[in-house]
This record gives sequence, structure tokens and C-alpha cells, in this order.
Amino acid sequence: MVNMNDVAREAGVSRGTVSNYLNKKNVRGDAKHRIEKAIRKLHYVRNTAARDLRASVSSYVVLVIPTVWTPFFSELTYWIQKELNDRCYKVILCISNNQYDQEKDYVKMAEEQRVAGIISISYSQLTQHVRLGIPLVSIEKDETGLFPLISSDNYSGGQLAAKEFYKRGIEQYIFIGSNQASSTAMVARQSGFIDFCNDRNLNYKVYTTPSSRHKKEFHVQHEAILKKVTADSLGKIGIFAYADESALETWRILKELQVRVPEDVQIIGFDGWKIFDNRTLGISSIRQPVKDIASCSVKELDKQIKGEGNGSVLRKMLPISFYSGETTSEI
Amino acid sequence: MVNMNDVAREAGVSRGTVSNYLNKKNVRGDAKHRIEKAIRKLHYVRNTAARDLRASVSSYVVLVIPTVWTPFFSELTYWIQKELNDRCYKVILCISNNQYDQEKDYVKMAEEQRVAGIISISYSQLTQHVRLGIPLVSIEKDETGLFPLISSDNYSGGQLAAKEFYKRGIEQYIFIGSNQASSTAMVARQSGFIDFCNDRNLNYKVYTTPSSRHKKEFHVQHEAILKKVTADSLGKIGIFAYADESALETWRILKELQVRVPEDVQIIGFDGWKIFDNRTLGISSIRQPVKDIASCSVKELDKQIKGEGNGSVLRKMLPISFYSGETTSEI
DNA sequence: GTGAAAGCGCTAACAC
DNA sequence: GTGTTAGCGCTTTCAC
Repeated sequence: MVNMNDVAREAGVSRGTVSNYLNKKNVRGDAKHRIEKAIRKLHYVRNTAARDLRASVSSYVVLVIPTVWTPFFSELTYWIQKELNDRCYKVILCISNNQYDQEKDYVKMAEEQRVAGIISISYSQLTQHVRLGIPLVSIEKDETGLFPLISSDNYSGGQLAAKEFYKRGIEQYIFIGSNQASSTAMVARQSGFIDFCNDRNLNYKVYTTPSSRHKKEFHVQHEAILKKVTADSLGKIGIFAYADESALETWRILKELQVRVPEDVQIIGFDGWKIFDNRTLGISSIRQPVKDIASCSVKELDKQIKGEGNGSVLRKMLPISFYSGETTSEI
Repeated sequence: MVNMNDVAREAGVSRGTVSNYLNKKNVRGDAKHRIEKAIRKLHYVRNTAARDLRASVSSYVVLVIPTVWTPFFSELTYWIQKELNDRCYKVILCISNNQYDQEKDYVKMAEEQRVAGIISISYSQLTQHVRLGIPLVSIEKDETGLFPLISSDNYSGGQLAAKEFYKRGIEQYIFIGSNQASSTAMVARQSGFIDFCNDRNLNYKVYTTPSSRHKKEFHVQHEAILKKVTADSLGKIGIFAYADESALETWRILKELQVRVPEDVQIIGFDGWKIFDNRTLGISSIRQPVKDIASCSVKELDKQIKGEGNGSVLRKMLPISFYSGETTSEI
């Protein structure tokens, strides 16, 4: 494979001069032309891996994410890649499926590759494994408190959901969560919802389903809850699901049960899934500011990499909003 | 940053021995223990970038893909990453938005990084730009004929759509395509559909909308077509949309127009979008074998990288299937 | 401005 | 088995 020496020889200059040329340093006119000619003639392509090794830099960023196969994560991945690419970072996509071992392997890989930084959406204690001082920004959860953390304002999201129900005259406030341990985000959503209810003396109930990864039970449990909820009376019931995935399931089952949505029961999800561009799935939902999460994370990571961190560890909560879909009534 | 020399010194052996140890070569027991101790003590992490440079190998694969923010591509990305990861490749995620310039930049980057291989889903002549002989596998389209190509059997997909309509007593066969130039896949779907109709003397019509990237026109044009289609008679109309994106839009507009689906009009899309796991969007669709496309592509790329190609260029078409959803009648 | 030389961290070939 | 050494392809002093 043709390298800088070949180019230098062909152009009749030294390797250093070629390097200078490639790095936009000043090079005399005639030497410059001869180098350009040599590059074209030999089809020289610089080896940035070697360059990075020598210069002790890296332009790689590792993205550790549970999946890309869900609207929220695929949108997030889309924006993060874009932001990183705009800043000339390459992204190494690491899908963890929420497996702790996978996550650890990815971090190890990141360290061995001496990557510039890591962005992680992890629900385990991943951040404890970063030894080499690689800059890391965490999205949604970091309990170590050692790294910058970007997340949606989940608590306000829960409040907002309750408030939107309130505006629509809901009398029965239902929260459906999951029994996933350690979901800080979910707990915050629930707290916001409940606090709003308590403040106004509204009737609320909290239910829990297994995580959606246990498909069968997820479904069965959901159905049981909904049957119970809709047994007594209809018409003023509002169900706040901790995530769109759950809200969709709720909607589907209610259809099966012949319960009219939103006339009999109203539903609000969380995430604000968009299939692409602006195509939602119809459910009303608390929308996470996905693009902002991406740009904020990347901006912060970039700062860390460039050593511009001001010492204090950033904790940033981004504002959510309500998307009014087909599962809540007009007001 | 601590390196192999430090470890060697600490362990009282030479650098070569440490290298041997790390690469699972035979190392004597006591030396081995001293090395392990030194590694732990110094928190040594091997630098695989340097290793790869020296050994002239790479474990990176570049994935060039239009987006990840659409169910088909996000699922495809999910499986490709998994397959590559299982084979110890790291994936550099390159989202092109179908921009030719972006794609070229990514290929250039791939060459400069001396990556092991490229997987591309491109609708432009991307493959002409791979100069350095990097192994490449193309998904869905490659007109150069120089690289292995994996795709769904789009033609049979078109036929299958028509056949499923036929089984349901459809009399008016409508194809809605897009005016995207150069979509080989779409043309094949259309041909399969039409050929089935011609073979049986069925009435068909072909319509064309702007690409969905031009949102406004995409919508307007769609509505115009559907009004025309549903103007005369209802009840035996089958609409085959070239992609789920278009099928969803069709469904939505028909709802607006108060046309009952599937009683008055039936719809079949293409792709078989799944939001996650097994959650579809309700539309009946010709399902692409996404997971097979991924594993087949990765397997072929791996073969190329390992130099096990047998000379002839692979062209592989994977079988599609019909998913029966809510937009076609039961039979 | 340009050439010579040192060296980023590692592997592999070679003697011992 | 282990130490020594050359060198992957590049950047970066440092004289001239």
C-alpha cells in the first residue's frame, strides 16, 4: 500500500514536507505541485489511523445504547450521529440490549481503542467502569454523579400528564409503570404524576406491569389491569403510561375490550414516538426533546474532550412538552 | 499513558514477552504471573489502535445507511450491528440521508481509516468510489456489478401483493409508486405487481407520488390519487403501495375521506415495518426478511475480508413474505 | 521552507 | 520461551 514515503520519493521531497502539505502548513509552490501530482499519480490515501496514533488523538466516539430498534432510540441515534458527524467525530455504534456484560465489553473496547469519548444510555452502573479517564456523557441516568448527565425533565413530564388530564375533566387518574428495577426516569415520571394528584386531592391509582421484554406477562398483566380499571365506571378515566410502548399496548387492549378511546378512557404515553420526521403513532404523549438531548450531549462531550470542562459536573434537564393525539379529548 | 514498556519493566521481562502474553502465545508460568501482576498494578490497557497499525489489520466496518430513523432501517441497523459485533467487528455508523456527497465523504473516511470493510445501502453510484480495494457489500442496489449484492426479492414481492389481492376478490389493482429516480427496488416491485395482473387480465393502474421527503406534495398528491381512485366504485379496490411509509399515508387519508378499510378499499404496503420486536403498525404488508438481509450481508462481507471470495460476484435475493394485517380482509 | 531523525505503541522475525 | 530489533505510517522537533 502506497504511503507517504512513496509520495515523497515521487515528488522529490522529504516525508516531512509531504506531511506539512497534507496538514495545510506552508509549502513552497513548486514542491506543492509536485506533491499533488505524485498523490494523484500514485492514488495515495493518507492513513489517518497512523496519524492518530502518532498524534495521540482520536476522532472516535463510542455510543452505548440499549437498542436502535425503537422509535425513541432510533431518533436519538439519528440526531447524535448527526451532531457528532458535524463535529468530525466518527461514531462507533454499540447496542447493549441492556445487557450489563455487553456494556462493560463496549467500555473496555473504547478504552483499548483510546477513543475520544463515550456517550452512554445505560440503566446499569456502567460509568463505574471507565478507568482511563475517557470523557463520558450519560443520558437519562448516572448514579455515580461523576459524569455529566443529560435527561428529560421526567418529573415535570409526569406533572404535565396529570395536568392535561385535569384540563379534560378526568376524575380517575391511573399510572401504569413497570417493575423494572432502577428506572430512575420512570420513578420521576410517577412522582410528578402523583404529586400533581395529591396537590389537588385527585383520585389516583398506581399499577405495575412486568417489563415489555417479557412479552407474554407484559400483555397478560396489562389486560388484567385494564379490566380492573374499566370495571366500575367509564368516562372520566385517564391512564398515564410510563412509556409509549406501554401506552400503545394499553390502547390496543382497550380496543379489544370495546372500550372507546378517548370517549370512555383517555391515554397519555411518554416519549412522543415519531416513526420518522413528524409521523407520530397517534397516541397522546409527553414528548421528550430528542434532538435537544442529542445536541446537548454532544456539545458537552465535545467540551470535555477539548478539556474545556469547568470542573463542576453538569446535570442538565431538558423541558418536555405535550403532544395531543387521538387518545385524549379535544379541549 | 502506561504502555507495554512500563509493564515489561515492572515485570522484569522484555516487551516481546508481554506482547506474547497478551496474544495468548506460550509464556512461562512465573513470567506470566509477574506480567499479570504488573498489568493490574499499573492499570495497563492495551492500545489496539497501535496493534492494528503494526499488524496492518482493522476491525472496523463502515455502515453507510440513509437513516436509522425509520422502522426498516432501524431494524436493519440493529441486526447488522449484532451480526458484526458477534464477529468482533466494530461498526462505524454513517448516516447519509441519501446525500451523495455525504456518502462519498464516508467512503473517503473509510479508506483513510483503512477499515476492514463497508456495508452500504445507497441509491447512488457510491460503489464507484471505492478505490483502495476495501471489501464492500451492497444492500438493495448496486449497478456497477462489481460488488456482492444482497436484496429482497422485490419482483416476487410485487407479484405476491397482487396475488393476495386476487385471493380476496379484488377487481381494481392500484399501484402507488414514487417518482424517485433510480429506485431499482421500486421498479421491481411494480413490475411484479403488473405482470401478475397482465397474466390474468386484471385491471390495474399505476400512480406516482413525489418522494416523501417533499412532505407537502407527498401528501397532496396522495390525496388527489385516492380521491380519483375511490370516485367511481368502491368495494373491490386493492392498493399496493411501494413502501409502508406510503401505505400508512394512504390509510390515513382514506380514513379522512371516510373510506372504510378493508371493507371498501384494501391496502398492502412493502417492508413489513415492525416498531420493535413483533409490534407491527397494523398495515398488511410484504415483509422484507430484515434479519436475513443483515446476516447474509455480514457473512458475505466477512468472507470478502478474509479473502475467501471465490472470484464470482454474489447476487443474492432473499424471499419475502406476506403479513396479513388490518388493511386486508380475512380469507 | 525543507530534510533528517526520533518516536507514538505495538507485532513479528530472528537469534539465543 | 525470551530478548533484541526492525518497522507499521505518520507527526514533530530541530538544525540548516
